[in-house]
Amino acid sequence: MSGRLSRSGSGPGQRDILEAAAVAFTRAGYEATTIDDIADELGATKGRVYHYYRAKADIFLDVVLTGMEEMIAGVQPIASSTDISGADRLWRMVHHHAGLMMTRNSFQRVAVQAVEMHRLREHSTQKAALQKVITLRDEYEQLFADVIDEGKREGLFRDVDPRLATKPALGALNWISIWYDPDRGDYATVQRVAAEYADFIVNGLRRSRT
Amino acid sequence: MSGRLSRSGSGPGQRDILEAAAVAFTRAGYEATTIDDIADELGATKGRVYHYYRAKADIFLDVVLTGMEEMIAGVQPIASSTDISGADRLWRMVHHHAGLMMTRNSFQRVAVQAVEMHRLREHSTQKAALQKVITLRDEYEQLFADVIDEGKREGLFRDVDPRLATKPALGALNWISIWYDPDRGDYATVQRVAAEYADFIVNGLRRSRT
DNA sequence: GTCTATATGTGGATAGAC
DNA sequence: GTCTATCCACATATAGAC
Repeated sequence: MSGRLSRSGSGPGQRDILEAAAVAFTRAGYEATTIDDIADELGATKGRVYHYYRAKADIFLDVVLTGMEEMIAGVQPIASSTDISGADRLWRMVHHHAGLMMTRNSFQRVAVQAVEMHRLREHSTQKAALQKVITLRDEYEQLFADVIDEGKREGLFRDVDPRLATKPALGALNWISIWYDPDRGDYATVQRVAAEYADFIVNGLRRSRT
Repeated sequence: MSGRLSRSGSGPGQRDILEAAAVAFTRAGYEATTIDDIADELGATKGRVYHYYRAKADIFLDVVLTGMEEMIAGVQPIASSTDISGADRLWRMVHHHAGLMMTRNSFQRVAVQAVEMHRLREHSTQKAALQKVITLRDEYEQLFADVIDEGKREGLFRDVDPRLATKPALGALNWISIWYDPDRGDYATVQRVAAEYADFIVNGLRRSRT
C-alpha cells in the first residue's frame, strides 16, 4: 500500500534511480516516460528499477517530494527571519526559489509537473498521493502570503490580497523550470536571472511613491 | 502527411469535436487523454472522431493552434496601438491575456501544455508540428518585448533586458490556466484577477521614483 | 456519418534464472 | 541485486456494417 520501499533510508542504488528518473520525467513528462527510459538513463534494465520501487507512480512521487522538500528547506528559514523587513525577506525567498529552479532543474521541473496534475483526472492510486503534494504546496504558498502581508503592514506593499498575490509570483517562478535550459546557463547567468526575478516580483508589489 | 483534414473550413461537426477535445485534454493532459475520453465528452464513439481527424496528435494541434490564434487575435491589435504609451499598452495586453486564460480556460490550458512540451522528447510526428507552436510563441513574446522596450525608451520602465523580462510576465500569466477553476469564477472575479495581474506586471517593470 | 468490431503495438508489472 | 522473458491490460487506429 505504501508504494515505495523506503524514503528515509535511501541507499546509493536508490538515489541513482531517483536522479535518473528526475532526468527522464523532465525530458518527456510523467505519462510519456517509460520505465525503460528510466533504466536507459541509468544504464541498466527494468529489473533494477523494480527492485527499488513497486510502481512508476511511486518513483514519480519520490522525485516530487524530494524536490519540494529541498525547496522548502531553503525558503522556510528565510521566511522565518523576522529580523529583516518583509520586502527584503520576499526578495531573498524569490531569489532562492529562482536559483533552485535552475540549479536543480530536473527535480524542480518534476515537482511543478505534479502540481499541474492535481487538477487532472484521478490517476487512480495517485489521487491520494497528489493530495499530499497539494497540501505541501498550499503550505509553501502560505509562507509567501505571510511575508506579503507583513510587507503591507510595513507600508511597503500595495493593498493586495496576499493569497491572490502569490499566484503571479509563484507562477512566474515555476515557469522558469519550463523555459530554462540547464545546459546553457552558467553560474553568472543563474545569479543574474534570479536577481531579475526578485526585483521584478518585489517591485510588482511595492507601493509606488506618488 | 498534413494530418488534419481541414482547419479553415471546419464545419459544425468538427467544431464540436474540437470543443470536446479541449475539455478532455484540459482534464487529463495530452498523453493520458484517450480518444474514447474525447468521444465520451462528445456523447459519441471513436468512429465520429476518426471521421474528422486521422490522429490524436492532429486533434491536439488543432486545439492548440485555435487557442494561440485566438490569443494573438486579441493581443496583437493592442500591441499595435501606437497612440497610447508603452506602459498602458502593456497593461491592456496583460489584462486581455489574463482574461482569456480564464474565460477560454480549456483552449488556453491546452495551448500552454503544447508550449511546455517543446522541450520534451521527440514525439516523432509531433516534433515538426510543435516547431510551429514554438515559432508562434516566439512571435507572441516579441510583441511583449517590443512594448517593454518602448516603455524603457519613454523612461517609464527600468533598464531590463526586454526579452528576459517577458519570461516572468508570461510565466505568471500562463500559470493562470493551471490554478484557475472556471467553475468557480464569475465575471467580476475575472475582471478583478485580470486587473491585479496587469497592475502587478506593469508595476514590476516600472522605474521606482526615487 | 456514425457505429461496432478488431488488428496491432506498446508499456507496466511479475517470475524466475543467474 | 540485476538480468531476461513474459503476461496482460489498454489505447491508437482501421475495417467494414448500417
